[in-house]
Amino acid sequence: MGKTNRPDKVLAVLDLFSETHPLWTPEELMRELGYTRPTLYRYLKSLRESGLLMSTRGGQFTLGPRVVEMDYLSRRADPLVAAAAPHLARLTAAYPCTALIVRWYGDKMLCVVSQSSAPNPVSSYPRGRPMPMARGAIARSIMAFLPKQQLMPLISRYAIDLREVGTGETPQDIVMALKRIKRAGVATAFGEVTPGAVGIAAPILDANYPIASLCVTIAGQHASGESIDRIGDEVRTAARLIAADALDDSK
Amino acid sequence: MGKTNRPDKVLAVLDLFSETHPLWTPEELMRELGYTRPTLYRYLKSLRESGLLMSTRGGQFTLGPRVVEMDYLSRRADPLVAAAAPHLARLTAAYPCTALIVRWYGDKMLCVVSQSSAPNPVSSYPRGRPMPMARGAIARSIMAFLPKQQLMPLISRYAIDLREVGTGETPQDIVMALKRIKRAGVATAFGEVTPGAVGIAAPILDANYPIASLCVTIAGQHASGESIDRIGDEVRTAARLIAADALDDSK
DNA sequence: CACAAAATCTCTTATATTGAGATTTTACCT
DNA sequence: AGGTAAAATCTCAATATAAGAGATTTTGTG
Repeated sequence: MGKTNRPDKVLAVLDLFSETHPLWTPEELMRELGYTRPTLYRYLKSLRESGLLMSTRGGQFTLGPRVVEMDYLSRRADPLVAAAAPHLARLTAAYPCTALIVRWYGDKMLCVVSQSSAPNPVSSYPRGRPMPMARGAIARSIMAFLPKQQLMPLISRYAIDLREVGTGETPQDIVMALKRIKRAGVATAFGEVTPGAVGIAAPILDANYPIASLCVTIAGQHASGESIDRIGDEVRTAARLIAADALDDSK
Repeated sequence: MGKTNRPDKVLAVLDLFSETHPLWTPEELMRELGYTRPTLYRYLKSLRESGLLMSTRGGQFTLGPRVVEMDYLSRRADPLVAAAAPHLARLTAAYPCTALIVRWYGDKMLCVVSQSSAPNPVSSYPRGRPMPMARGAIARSIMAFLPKQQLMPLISRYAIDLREVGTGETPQDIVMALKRIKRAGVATAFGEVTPGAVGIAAPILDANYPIASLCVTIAGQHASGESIDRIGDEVRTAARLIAADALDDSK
């Protein structure tokens, strides 16, 4: 339990690079990770040679070219990205909105592709942006289709968020609310992730299991109750088509 | 020489994932890398737990969510990307073109950000796309500003490409041609990377050393000799401004 | 060109890694 | 569901590999 093998210690270096701290000096890394000097430099050598890290002038380290390249490969290999593209184009042409696909990875949700037509998008959802696990239409559209075994731990883990956005007070309430969403096939949220933005999301199912979600985000003032219903229908249909397309033969 | 430590063997797994082979089964990996079964599974466990790989239904492996997330971080932390954005917007507004920034990593060149305004872009240059090392305006705009010590090995390495695109027959010819480009501050290429596309590129210099290139790509029929000159001036100027902006204090 | 800081090297001790085969778990098919 | 084949994980002794202290080289800078 908590075995400490070397590759994991090398990879642990990568985990330190974050939005607020994208540049690290070897000294800082030594202090933060508790590695000795020669050890750290050995690790950095491996990571630099693989291209995952690079050093800047000034002796600091940042994420390297391999990261950029691998994301490109990952994007091109993702059948969901390919299948979704025309639907995102169609939806953004029809409404002043942002349309995006968010993949569900069990312990995190990330946008994998997005397109926008609103002149000043209410919010930006570029590829790679982490999304909240229990807030917003995307999260609920996925949770609604999870098997109970996976759902319950999530509910207790994010109880605070779920209560705050009004999904329900008790676990039972929440399960009931998610059942309704499952029946409807779409989830809607008003300003839960971004104030003023309405989110309308439908899950993308692989053998009845939610692997991702298609979401349309639109400014509150552009969205009447009726138009939300209409967009909801379109989103649900598009999500089905994307699933059929992406998961057909290529798996 | 060629020392074989474990982290490198773990990271070697990542190198197999390519555009033509983005999915691997454990069996294939074992055969390709020559690792034994338990060893490979131990490596895969590390890589999956770190999120660099994920397994699909069907027991195959692909690049995982961490790749997507790290690219997002890398993009947001890149001062060049931030500094370039307004200039790419301006250039694409002024001409029906694709404007892009390509970073130079010593042994490879990758697009790090691009924007397009042409209705049917002659070619696509998304982030992460590898660019040829010795063809096209981008390559030459960078080579022209490399110190001789780094330039000469490149010239002999890519002699065939350089001759084919008419940069020069002998190393001396090539050095002369690059000297002219250095004096002009811009490089131009006609259909070298993409048939029918004109590329106009200027280096982005950090302390006189080329770290990237700004390129405008435009369809051949939209580009007269005169407009190419005008665009060249704009590109050169924009590249200087981007360099000043990006490399000021944030280094 | 000299100085200080940063990065790398050397060598021994201690430790993590390896791989064959057994064992458990998972996935699939009727 | 239930049984079977395939896939993934575990065990343990032998062995190769990594860690660390301190010396040494390299790099960057005035």
